[in-house]
Amino acid sequence: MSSASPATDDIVIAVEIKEENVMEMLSEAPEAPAPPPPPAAAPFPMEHAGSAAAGEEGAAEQVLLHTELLARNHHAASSPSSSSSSSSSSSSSSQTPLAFSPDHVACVCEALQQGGNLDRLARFLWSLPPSDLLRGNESLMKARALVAFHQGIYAELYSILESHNFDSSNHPLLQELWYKARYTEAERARGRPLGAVDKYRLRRKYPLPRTIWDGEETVYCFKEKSRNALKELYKQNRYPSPAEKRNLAKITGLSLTQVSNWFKNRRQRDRNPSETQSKSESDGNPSTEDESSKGQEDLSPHPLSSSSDGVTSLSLPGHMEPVYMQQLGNTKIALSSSGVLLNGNLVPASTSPVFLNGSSFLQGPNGVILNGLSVGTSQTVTLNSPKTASSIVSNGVSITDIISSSSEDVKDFKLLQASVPNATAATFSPSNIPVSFPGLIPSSEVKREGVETAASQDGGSVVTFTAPVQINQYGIVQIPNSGTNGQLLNGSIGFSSLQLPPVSVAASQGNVSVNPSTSDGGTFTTDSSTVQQGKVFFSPLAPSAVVYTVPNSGQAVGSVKQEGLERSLVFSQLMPVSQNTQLNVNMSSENISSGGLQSLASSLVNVTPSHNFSLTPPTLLNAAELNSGISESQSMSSPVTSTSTVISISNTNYATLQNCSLITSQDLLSISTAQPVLGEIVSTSGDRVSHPSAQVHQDFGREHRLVLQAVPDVKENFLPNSESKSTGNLMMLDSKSKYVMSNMVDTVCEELETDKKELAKLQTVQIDEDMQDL
DNA sequence: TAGAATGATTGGAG
DNA sequence: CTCCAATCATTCTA
Repeated sequence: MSSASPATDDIVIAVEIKEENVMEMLSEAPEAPAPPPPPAAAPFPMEHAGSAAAGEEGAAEQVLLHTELLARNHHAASSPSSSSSSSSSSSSSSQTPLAFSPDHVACVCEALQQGGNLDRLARFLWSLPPSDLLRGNESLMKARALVAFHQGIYAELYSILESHNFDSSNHPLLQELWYKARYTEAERARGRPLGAVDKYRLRRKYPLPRTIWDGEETVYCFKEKSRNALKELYKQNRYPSPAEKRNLAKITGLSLTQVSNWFKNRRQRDRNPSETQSKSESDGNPSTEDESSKGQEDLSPHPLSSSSDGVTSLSLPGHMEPVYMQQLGNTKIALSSSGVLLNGNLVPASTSPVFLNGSSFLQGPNGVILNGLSVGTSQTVTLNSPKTASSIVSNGVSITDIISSSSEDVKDFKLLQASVPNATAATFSPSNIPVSFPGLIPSSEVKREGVETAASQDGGSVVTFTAPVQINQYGIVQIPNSGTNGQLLNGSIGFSSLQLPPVSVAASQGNVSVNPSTSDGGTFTTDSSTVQQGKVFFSPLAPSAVVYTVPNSGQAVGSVKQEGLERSLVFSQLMPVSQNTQLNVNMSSENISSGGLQSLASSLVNVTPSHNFSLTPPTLLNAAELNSGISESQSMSSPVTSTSTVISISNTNYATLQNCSLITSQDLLSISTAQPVLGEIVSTSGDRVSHPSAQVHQDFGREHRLVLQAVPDVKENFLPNSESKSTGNLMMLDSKSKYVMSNMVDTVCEELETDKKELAKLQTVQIDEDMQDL
C-alpha cells in the first residue's frame, strides 16, 4: 500500500495533522498535574521554526528547552533553582537524567515532530546527552531520522532507519522518509526531477529495510488468485451485480472499488480492438470470448458456460449430474457430479454432486445452486454431450464420470493427471496451481497452515496436512500440500507408511488421499468423540452411514436451521440413517426442479491448487443403491459410484470440515454440522453443542466417517456472517433453497503462506510421530 | 530503457 | 450510482 501511493512532496504534512494530539500528549505525559492546555503550547515558541540553523542561539535554546521541560515535568514540585542550574549543554544536561526521562524526551520529540518544528527538534536532540536510556527510544530515533532527513544528511538517516527496529505505527512515515531521501538523492545526482518509473526503480533498488517494513509485499497488481476469481466471474458475467461484486471483493480481499475498476478496465480493454491483451488472457480462444460475451447478454449470471480457461461447459447426460470443470492454474479439472474432489482428487461420488463453495453454492441433483449467481438448473451448467469418459481408476480411485465432456478439457485433465508426480494418479491437482471454479462465486476462503494430522482411530492412518487448508474463492476447501508428494492413504500411494486399511465395501474402493499440506490449526476429526486440532482423523467407514438431512420443508427429521444468511448453507442436523435410509433434502427452491435435493449427492470438498489432498470415501456406494433411497425426482440413469462428502464450514473462528462421510453400500451421505474445535483435543460436542451433530456422532461412533474439521484463523473480513448466526451450524439452507456456504471459512491464508516451508518440516515431524504412535 | 500490462483516476452521460 | 472513454500511474518484462 504504502509503496503504491505516490510520494507526496512534503512529508511534514502528514505530521502536522496531529498537532492537536501532540498538545494532548504534552499535557498528558507528565504524571504531575498537567498545565492547562494553553500553556502547553506556550513552552515551545515557534519563533525559530524557520529554516535557519540554530547557530549561536543553540545553547540558549537548549537551556530554554530544558528549563521548559523541567518546569513542565516537575511543575511546582521541583525546585526552580536546581532546574535552572543546568546552565548549559550536555555536561549539565547529563546531570539531569532524572528530569529527562525517556518518556519526557519522547514526549517532546513527538510534540516537535508533529508540530513540524524540525529545526527546534534538531536543536533539542543536539542538546540531549548520549544517554543509553534515550538512545533506544523510539520517538527519539524517529526524531533523529526526521531531523537527518530535514537536514539532508541522508547517510545518517539510512543508518538510523536500518539500525533500529521501529514500531509498525511509525513505518509509514519512516518508509516515506526512506524513499523520499532516495528520490532526492537521485534527483540531485541527475539534476532533473524523477519520473514515476525512476522512482519505481529506486524503490526497487533500495528496498525498505526490515526495520521499517514488516516484509509484507506491497503488491500493486492483484494477486493471481484474485485475478483468477475476477476472470472467472467476468467470463460468466461482464456486469456483475453489486452483490456479486461485494462477494467477489470479499473473496479476493480486494475492495469493492477495485473489483469495479477491474471489471471496468476489463470491459474497456476487451472492447477496444486495438488492445490485444484480452486475447492473451482469453487463452487465445476467441470463441470463448464470444461465448462469454454472448451469454452475458441473455443472462447476467452465466455459470459454467464458458469453455475458456477455467470455465468449461460440461456435458451432462440427461439425468446425469452436472459436471464441473475446475481450473487449476492452467489445467482444468472436471468435477464430476458424482465425484468428490478433494484437493484435486476426484472421487466418485453419489449421484448428485453437492458443491459447497464459499459462495454458497450447492449443486443439487438436477440443478446448480449458486448462491451468488443464483443459478438455477436451467441456466446452469451447459450440459453437452455428456459422455463420461471411460473411467479411470487410479490407485483405487475411480475417476469415472469425473472427466467428461468437452474434449479439450478432458485432454487437459488427462495431461494434468499424467503430470502428477509420484504417480499419484488419483490426484489431479497440480501443485501450486491456483484453483478456480468457474461459475462459482466464491464466498470464502480459508487457508490454514499448520500441521494437521488425520489418524484413524483404529490404527488407521495419520495424515498430516501441512499445506494450508483453504476454502478457495469459490468456497471449495483447498488443502494444498506443500510438496509434490501427494500421497494416498489406503491407496497404493501412501503417506509414507501410513495407509488406511481397506475399508471399502463398495464396488469402488474409495481412497483417502491426504497429502501433506500446510495448515496451521486445522482440525480434523474422525468422529465426534475425538477432535484434535491440527489433526485429521480418518476412521474406517462403517457400513452404516449418517445422512445429513436438511429438511427445509416438512420432511425434516430434524429441525433445520435456516438463517437467512446470504451465503450460508446450514445442515443443522445430522441424521443417523439406518441402512437404506433415504436421505431427503427438501428444498423449496425454484431452482431445483425436483424440489428435493438429495444431499446424497457427492460433494466437492476441495480443490487444491497445489496438491493432492484427496479424500475419497473408503466406501463407495453404487448409484443404484443410493438411488433406491432417493426420491423419484432424481432420475439417475446411469450407475454412479457414489460417494458422499460433507463439508462443513466455519463459524466465526474457524471453518470446519466435518464429516466427510462416506457411504457404504447401504448408506447415504452424512453431513454433520461443524463443530467448533478449539485447539486442543475437544470433544466434538464443543461449546456450540446444542447441535445435534454431536449426538449423531455418538450414535454412529462406529461408523466410518471422515470428518474434516478445522479452519481456524479466519480473516474477519471474510467471515462476516457466520458470527452471530449459526454458531454451530456451518451450513445452512436458505429459504430459496439455495445451499449456501455460509460464512465460509474464509481465508486466512495469505498471511500464513510465508511459513509454509517451516510447516512442511513440522509436518514431516508430525507425521513421523503420529506414525510411531500408531 | 522502452513498451506492454494493469490498476486507478477523471470527466461526461444516463 | 454505474457506465464509458480517455488517460495517468505503476509494475513488469524483454
